[in-house]
Amino acid sequence: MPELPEVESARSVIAARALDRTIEDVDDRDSYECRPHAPGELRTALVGRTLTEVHRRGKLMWCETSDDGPRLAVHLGMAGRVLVSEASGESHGGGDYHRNGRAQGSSPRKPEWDRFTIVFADGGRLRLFDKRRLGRVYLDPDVDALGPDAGEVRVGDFRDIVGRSAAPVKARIMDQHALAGVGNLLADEALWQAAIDPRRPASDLTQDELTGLHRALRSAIRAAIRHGGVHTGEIIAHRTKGGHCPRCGAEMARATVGGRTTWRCTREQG
DNA sequence: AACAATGTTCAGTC
DNA sequence: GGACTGAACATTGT
Repeated sequence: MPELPEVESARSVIAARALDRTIEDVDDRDSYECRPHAPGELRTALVGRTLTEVHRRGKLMWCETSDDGPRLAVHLGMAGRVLVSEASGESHGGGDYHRNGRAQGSSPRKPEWDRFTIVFADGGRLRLFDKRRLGRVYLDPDVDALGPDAGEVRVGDFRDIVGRSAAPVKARIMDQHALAGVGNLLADEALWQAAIDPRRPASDLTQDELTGLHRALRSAIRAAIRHGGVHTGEIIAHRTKGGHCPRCGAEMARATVGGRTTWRCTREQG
């Protein structure tokens, strides 16, 4: 997915363009994307209302709805994008999380990749466009199951939360119950920026290292939001066999940490 | 054709 | 209860 920065971009598009428009119709027929709801349930819950506010915590975003309606949760999964269009057909949002925006040779946009659509009375639409189909739209999310947002957590809380666990530090910062919003690429980027071995037990880190990791993470999140996504991180292009650390030139090494492919600089990160 | 992929979740095990 | 592994989920791209 889209990680925290991509979700924040999607949230801001909704905030700017999708609020206060009357919902005329909803296509919720994709029963996997709309799990656990049956087809028609989301439609019934939403038609006639408006989205009044949009919020985000980590990678989860949700909208408040008018007339005391339910909260509409949207999770982008591995490849989801939110697109909001105007009555004119002009479209906003998106972002291609694969291929650095390069054009792919085949099928840039199949209609069936629109997994969920809200049709506004003015003719515009809000669509969840999701090639991988691991995104999700559902009602009344359990927001409190998530830890504090990784972009907003204060350094003291961050040190407490991360330093408390004996899990590898990368697994710990990616645990959405502990800290919300950090995905695989953001974790590799922040750990590389902070020069910390992702395999080290989080509880072995010094207070200074935790402070440095907190700073690196916030900086990586801000940079990614500014530049259009986590794939713009400085280390991301070097996460490949034969890759070298752009800071010291040492080889990058691949491992599995917390069940995810992990790349680190062999000199600066162990 | 096999494998990896920026996501979550759940079962089994130590 | 924690933490790890592996699988599953659905699909695309290499």
